Amino acid sequence: MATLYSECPMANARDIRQHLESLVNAAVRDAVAAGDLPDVALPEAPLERPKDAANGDFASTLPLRLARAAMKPPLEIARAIAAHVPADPSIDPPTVAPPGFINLRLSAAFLQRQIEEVIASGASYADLALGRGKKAQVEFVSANPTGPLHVGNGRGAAIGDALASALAAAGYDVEREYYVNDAGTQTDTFSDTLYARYQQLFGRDVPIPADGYPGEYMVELAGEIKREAGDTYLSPPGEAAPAALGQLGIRLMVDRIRETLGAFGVHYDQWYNEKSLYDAGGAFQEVMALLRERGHLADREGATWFTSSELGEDKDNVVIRSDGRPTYYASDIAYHYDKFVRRGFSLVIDVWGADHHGHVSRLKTATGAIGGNPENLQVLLYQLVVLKRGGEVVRLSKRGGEIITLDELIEEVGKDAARFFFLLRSPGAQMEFDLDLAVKQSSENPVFYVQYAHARLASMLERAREQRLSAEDGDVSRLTQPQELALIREMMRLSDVIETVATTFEPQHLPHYAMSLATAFHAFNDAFKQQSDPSLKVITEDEALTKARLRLVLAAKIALARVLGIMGMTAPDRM
RNA sequence: GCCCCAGUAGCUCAGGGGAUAGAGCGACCGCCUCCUAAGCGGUAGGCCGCAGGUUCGAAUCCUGCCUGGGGCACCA
Repeated sequence: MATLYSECPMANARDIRQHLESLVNAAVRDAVAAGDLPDVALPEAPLERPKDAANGDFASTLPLRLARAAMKPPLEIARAIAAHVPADPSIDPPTVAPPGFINLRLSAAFLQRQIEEVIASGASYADLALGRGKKAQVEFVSANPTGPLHVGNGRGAAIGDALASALAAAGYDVEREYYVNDAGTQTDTFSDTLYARYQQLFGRDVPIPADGYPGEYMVELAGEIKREAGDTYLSPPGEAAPAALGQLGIRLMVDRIRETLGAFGVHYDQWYNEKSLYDAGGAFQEVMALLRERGHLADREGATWFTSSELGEDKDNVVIRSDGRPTYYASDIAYHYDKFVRRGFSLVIDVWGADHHGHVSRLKTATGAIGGNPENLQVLLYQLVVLKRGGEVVRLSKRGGEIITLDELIEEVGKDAARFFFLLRSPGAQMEFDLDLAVKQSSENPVFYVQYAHARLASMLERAREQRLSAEDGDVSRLTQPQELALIREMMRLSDVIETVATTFEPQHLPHYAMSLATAFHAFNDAFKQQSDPSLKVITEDEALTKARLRLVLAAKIALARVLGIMGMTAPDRM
């Protein structure tokens, strides 16, 4: 089979664009040399992917950009360049279209060869070397362990985990991290609330703190501790809560969060405790000394300030309160010092809820001040989720009345559907999560559409196995139907999608791509099964054609499974 | 007051200088003697928030305004 394609050396989806650009550039040089085109400076004109497949696979807008300088109508320039594009096995002869596009269409031979590329790559299909093994860290969710995760945290989990997977596919050495806020004021409030609930179980009439956590889960947590440890944590009436109780409560909450995320399919490499920043030899002391040394700290009004206004911020910010306790901001500076300087990540992504927006700029400024490169810190903000139930909008709040936990969501709609929906929207857009709709779990749910395509691909291969048909020696040059070639084109886009996600940090391209890949498959499948001509079925009487199609089916399954995997979804063989 | 995000089909949202602006859902019309119809084909539905500007070309970039959300703590 190798000889069949030996005339097609650039047969690789990854660098076809570059190859085609070089063809166009060569054509321009030849056109100039032949006197068909004036010798003017060339503007940047990367090849585009036409929206409409009728316009080919790639298009150059060079003639449009060249028109003014060359003082010629763009269409004329397009013809001149197109005429000089050298013959190449990867493309059909170029065409031109008004007002001045040069359209390039990949050849059937090139497309067919992609099937072999996909199968040869297998599970690593569409992997890129963009990251070149550089260390990247994605920190996400990192919700305070003062309550169960809610639906909004689920959005952060889906985004962060998919982003981490996409970066790994793009060649980064990726670590997933959860930052456990176990040292701040909210932790104290949590402890006080827990102790109040705990005492209530022993008949003491104590209220929970005014700014405490009123949720029922705190009562359950106290009950759990009482069952396990009895009155071990009970101090004499009126005395403060024993520190050990708060620590135990936090530990139990973190366990619960870890379980929830596990059920969501998210697994971390590292659970990083804020507290450890303050250990002997921890990052906090070191970074404060560094800031002091560099003249970024000022003591006034009894507090210690980071003089960020000197570095372009609107104002200075307190890092150590007048009572001696560090602020959250101080923790975060130390934490990012640890990420960049101590651990040496060259790309750090923080996935935060949009309510942390005000914190972004000053953290970047601080990152620069402590020896990190702010450009390598990407803070990805996602808008909070607006829940809708029964047409009614429900705001998410850990302190408010109604909480929909992530556990409940997973229970009701499944982790695959939940993840898909969360990824579907760009992080910056407020999204509406219609619980009634999601709970339906009907065909309206696009996640089934994508997974069903995978199940169908699997069942075709299964059917072929039953009939002792192997895809091993299929000759893909038999595949010339438009639906077959369209499916290959769609498979080829995956590396582009991964590159886009890994460079723009916009995971919504993943589910959108998955849907169009599934659509291309369904069109392929249906085209053949609906027709009366049995030779058009995937599994036909023509054994050679059948084997060729099975090869395509195998490749399509690999591509679809890959994108599902990056999204953290399962790729079912049966539904 | 200042900063950030959003405003695109009835609904939820993609697209973010190029060719007739897309998808899903909803509506309407077709398609299973079946390799899963959880599917496919088709129709209807848009001054891309408003007004200027830049450009050969603007939903996309710039300016201003309107609307919704978020932020501007010795909270996190």
